[in-house]
Amino acid sequence: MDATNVLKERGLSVTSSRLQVYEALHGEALAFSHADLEQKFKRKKMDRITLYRVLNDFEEAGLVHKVIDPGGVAHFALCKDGCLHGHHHDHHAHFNCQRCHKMFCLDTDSQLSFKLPRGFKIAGLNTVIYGTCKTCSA
Amino acid sequence: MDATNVLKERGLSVTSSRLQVYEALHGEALAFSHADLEQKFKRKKMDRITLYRVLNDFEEAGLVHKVIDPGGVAHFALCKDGCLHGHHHDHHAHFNCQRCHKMFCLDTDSQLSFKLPRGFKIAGLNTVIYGTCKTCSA
DNA sequence: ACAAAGATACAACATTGTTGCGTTTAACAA
DNA sequence: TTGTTAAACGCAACAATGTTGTATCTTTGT
Repeated sequence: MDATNVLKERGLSVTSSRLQVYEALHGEALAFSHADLEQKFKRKKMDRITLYRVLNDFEEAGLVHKVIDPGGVAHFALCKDGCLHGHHHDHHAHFNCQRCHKMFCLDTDSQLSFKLPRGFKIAGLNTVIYGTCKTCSA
Repeated sequence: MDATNVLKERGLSVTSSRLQVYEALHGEALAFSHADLEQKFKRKKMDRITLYRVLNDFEEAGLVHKVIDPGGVAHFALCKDGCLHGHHHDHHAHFNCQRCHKMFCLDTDSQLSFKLPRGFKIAGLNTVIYGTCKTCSA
């Protein structure tokens, strides 16, 4: 499906900013920070605040998921198709390289098992494994 | 062991700021943000930058561990005794309440199992489960 | 008690993220 | 296609979090 229809399907109006951001994230195995994305857009016109709002809108629409790196910075990646129907079930882990600072989505079957104390209700999960990636370890 | 000796054992010089921060964290099941701690110290004199540096020093010394909430804010809690001997093995999960914003250390046997791609080397882990805590769910 | 090393406090700054508001653009219906 | 309305954009201003440099003060070890 093309970007325009993906946006429409989520009830998002189709604007050039949103198309640009979608295209930037599409097909990537990495989650990008605001700084990363601003860098990507440096030749085109892309307002910093607009970028924040586009990413927030995308997250609320279930189009992207947000993951926080150990430095407290948000990174965004497109959700897999499975998230298309309303609720995030993106509980996959992420790997953040301490050397190149890339944030990898671990699509493999990483899974968390835990005992939550009685009365605690889970809404979601943020898991970041940090270390050195393949390239930086070599 | 008293605070003074804990600091000495880690090779940290004993200062009033460090003792204050240690006492503030001691015996707590919650991880506190800088803002939380500044609030605790509002009657005493505690410089904001000094607090940052004390917490950084504590973390490097393996005395506390840091966990990032979904908003990107760092929270700190004392490590269990097991961490005393040089390397963090604080891979326990944390629970962040979306309503009262408290960060709970889940000392229970929460555990992560995942397959890391070949060549990736793990150094540590940041896991935050978010939702509503017992008090806020009632 | 003294010298050296380390910690503190202040200012200045960097980065990340939010809010308000006037202007522009997209959606939809006539 | 055009006009109306609602939404998105872009700018300015601001807030929170965190870092760096440096002079002063405190701790440590002799």
